[in-house]
Amino acid sequence: MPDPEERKSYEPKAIERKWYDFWLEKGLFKPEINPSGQPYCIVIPPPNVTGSLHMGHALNATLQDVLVRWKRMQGARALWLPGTDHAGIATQNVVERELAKEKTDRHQLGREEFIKRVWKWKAEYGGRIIHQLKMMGASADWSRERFTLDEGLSEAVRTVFVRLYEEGLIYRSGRLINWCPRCRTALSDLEVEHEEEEGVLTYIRYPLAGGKGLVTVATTRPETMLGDTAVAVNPSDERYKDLIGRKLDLPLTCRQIQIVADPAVEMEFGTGAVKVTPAHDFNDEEIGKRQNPPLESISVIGADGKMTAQAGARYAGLDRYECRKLVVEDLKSLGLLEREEKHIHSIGHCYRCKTVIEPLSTPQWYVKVEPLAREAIKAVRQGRVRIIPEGWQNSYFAWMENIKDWCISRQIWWGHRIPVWYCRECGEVIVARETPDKCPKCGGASPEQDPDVLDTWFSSALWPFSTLGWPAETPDLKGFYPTAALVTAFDILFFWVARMIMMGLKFMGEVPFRDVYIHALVRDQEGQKMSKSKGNVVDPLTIVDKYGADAFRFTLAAFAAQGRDIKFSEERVKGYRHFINKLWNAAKFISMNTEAEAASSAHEVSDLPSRWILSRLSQAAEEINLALEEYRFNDASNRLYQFLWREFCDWYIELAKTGLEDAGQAKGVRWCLLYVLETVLKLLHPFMPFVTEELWQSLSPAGAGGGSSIMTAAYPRDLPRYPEAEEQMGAVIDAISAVRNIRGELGVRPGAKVNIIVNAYSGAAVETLKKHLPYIMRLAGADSIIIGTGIEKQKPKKAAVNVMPELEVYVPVEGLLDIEAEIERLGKELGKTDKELNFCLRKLMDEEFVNKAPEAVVAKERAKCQELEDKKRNLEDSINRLKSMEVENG
RNA sequence: GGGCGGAUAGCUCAAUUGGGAGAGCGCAGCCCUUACAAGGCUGAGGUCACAGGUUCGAUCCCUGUUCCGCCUACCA
Repeated sequence: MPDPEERKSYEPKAIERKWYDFWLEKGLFKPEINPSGQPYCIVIPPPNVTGSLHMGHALNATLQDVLVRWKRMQGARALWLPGTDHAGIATQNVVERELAKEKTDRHQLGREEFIKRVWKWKAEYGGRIIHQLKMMGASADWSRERFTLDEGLSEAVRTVFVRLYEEGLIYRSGRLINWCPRCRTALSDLEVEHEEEEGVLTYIRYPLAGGKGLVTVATTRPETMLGDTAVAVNPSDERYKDLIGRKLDLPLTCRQIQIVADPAVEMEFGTGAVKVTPAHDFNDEEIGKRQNPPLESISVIGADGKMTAQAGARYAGLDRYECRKLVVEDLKSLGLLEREEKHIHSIGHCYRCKTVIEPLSTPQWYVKVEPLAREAIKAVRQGRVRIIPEGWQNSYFAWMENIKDWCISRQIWWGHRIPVWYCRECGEVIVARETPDKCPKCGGASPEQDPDVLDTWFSSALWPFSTLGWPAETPDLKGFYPTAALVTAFDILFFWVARMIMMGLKFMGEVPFRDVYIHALVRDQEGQKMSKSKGNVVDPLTIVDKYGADAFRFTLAAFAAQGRDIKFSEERVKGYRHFINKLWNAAKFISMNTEAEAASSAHEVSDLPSRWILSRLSQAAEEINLALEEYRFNDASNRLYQFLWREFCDWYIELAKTGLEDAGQAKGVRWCLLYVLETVLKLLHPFMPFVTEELWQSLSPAGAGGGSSIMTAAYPRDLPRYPEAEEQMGAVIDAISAVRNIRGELGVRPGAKVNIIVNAYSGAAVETLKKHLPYIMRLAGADSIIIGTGIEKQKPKKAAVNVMPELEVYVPVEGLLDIEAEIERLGKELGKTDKELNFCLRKLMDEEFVNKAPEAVVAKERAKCQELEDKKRNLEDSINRLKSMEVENG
């Protein structure tokens, strides 16, 4: 056990690893250590296997760990269930990039080999983020770690798919979907990121067939004209009314298209006539469907983003953007390009690779979400799931109420293979949990499995119950579902949280978690989102390395105010490292001054400072618990900071130095020092697990550690209060502060002793102060002190004065006092007091205020007025005295 | 286009239900007072974005304006 006395400052590196291993070895992260406690479970938002820890993970993990450590100490059967997500597209991209370096690709490798290769990659690098979470001190139960492609979870996925299919909630359709030409896969609406960009609106002339005249249409995508099958106008548009039904010669092709009417066409936009390309635009697809007969759909862009044969020989094979240029040039040379103008519009991009999305028509699987969403909305409305902070509820409802069907099939290889087979003989669609060996309809041999895999979010939607063992009815499932809280950032509220609620309700008949705590996004100092491309990423592990995990965690918690993003600043971490160092040194002082047995048992303390600090501790503990209950992590950490540094170190330890010299009190003070330290360590532990364990263990073997861990100590709550001690200490602190203030203002050297005269306004205060003279003398730096009430006559002439609500303090500073300066200082003080007093008086003279304001407020105002009047009189008094002396001297 | 959030000390941010605003860092002054200079004591610094309204009273509630974020939507 390292002895803190030997080290001047806290060195995190030396101990973090040691204690983490200790906890693991003792199995303290397992819920079984509190077998009879209330269940408390948090499932981790599974980070991508491809990922490495970023600030968002660090914040997310810290908050979860704070909660779970806190609950565990409260005796809960606490389980933080960790795991990772297979992240279909992202992981496949990573491995494909590797293959590219080897001058090969997945098609050359073949599906089976490729999958093997990804598993190999996963085995090698997939554990990185987990390792990094451990560096952060995460107390997750690693024995229960899950991966979304585990056998059990895969079974859950298949079970869900089959059941939804059987209920008609999963279906296949060939309508337009968002297609990423680079990833070569379909994407759900959510996976498309819309961004405003400046583009060009191109006006193109379409000549009327067999006659004069033309219709001009405007488009941002000229290349799609090759697939136009109509031009649409608003039926009530007078300009075009007569043209409806007429044919147009579609330029650059030998096709003719019809002018049709559709109410969705805005008359004000462009020319009021819109080209219709049902195969490449969601709106146009709708327009096409509304026509009778429906419009033909001609695909001119393929899955690779290149023009197809249908685009015509001249354009086939060209990239869509090259084709755009060529089409415009060709139109220009035909005199059919009317004009081009700048146009700002939003363009969809693939959320994984940022490639511009192409609407394409391919057969895909969909979940019919509306019936599921209805239940999920209800659950939140009824408060069965609480979203915190509440503001996010609106977004949740808005999204859920307009939800569209969810495209779940992806044309990649890494993921859950869709459990659907097609009979090669009769074309029968077979949806089953297990691979069928023959067609149940015609008996045809070895049906062919659908080549696609499921959206990664499909499996993560099941995470809260699939990780607990579902569909098997395991003890964990029974014991921990529904989980207590979900901690996540808002950016996956729809992707993940909403879908978990839907699936949880559907398959467990119960919400997956009671609380959803939405935390902030971590940004850089300028408020920019951190991203690799911007190069403004701060690596959490670098911070841990520099300042230690505890300081980092505490910083994140202190930053985690609800409803606001975090602008990360390393300066702040530095500040909290100082805080830890303060704790370290306080502990050092205490262990130097206490004995092993001091904290062994409960103790009655009689000295005022001790009773005071115990009472303050009680209050702090209460507030911290309350803050944690309400997910106010920043309030909890600030309170801890305030208590430990300002109250315990600045006041109590300084007072205790006097107490320790008093033979009668020393024992109680020693006990109190240790007890408060121990308690504050416990309060701090969820936030800074390592240093608190280290100190706990090294304190006194009999008192604290004793071989066990602070992790299993009871979290402090319901400690005794001593209101009278708090009040009495108020007077002592006021007296000391008053003297210090004078010393500071007058620049009295800290080493120089002064004489003090305290005029207290009440007998009780006099008594308290007299009883605690040694404390006042020490902390105020006095070598003599006179205390009394109404000691007018003893008021020294040549003295600085400080007037407090319940007492006034005189410090004769012979030789040190610049009378002129002191008069000025007091004058300034008087001015301030006067101003306040006037404000206060005016208020009280206002009849309406006195009549209408609550009595308590008026009374408070009266008392304040009284106080200010006293203060004013005293200040005037002092000034006059100094002035008269000036005359004497002069 | 719709919706949400933010504007408070030089900087980063707080402020349980309307009663003259707090912290950390930074800054200034004095100190190596043996737990801690990663420290101690003291201090300066704010028309709470702008304009109205409700109220005895508004940083807080209402309306509008400006400036920033974000989410969402099929105006080609």
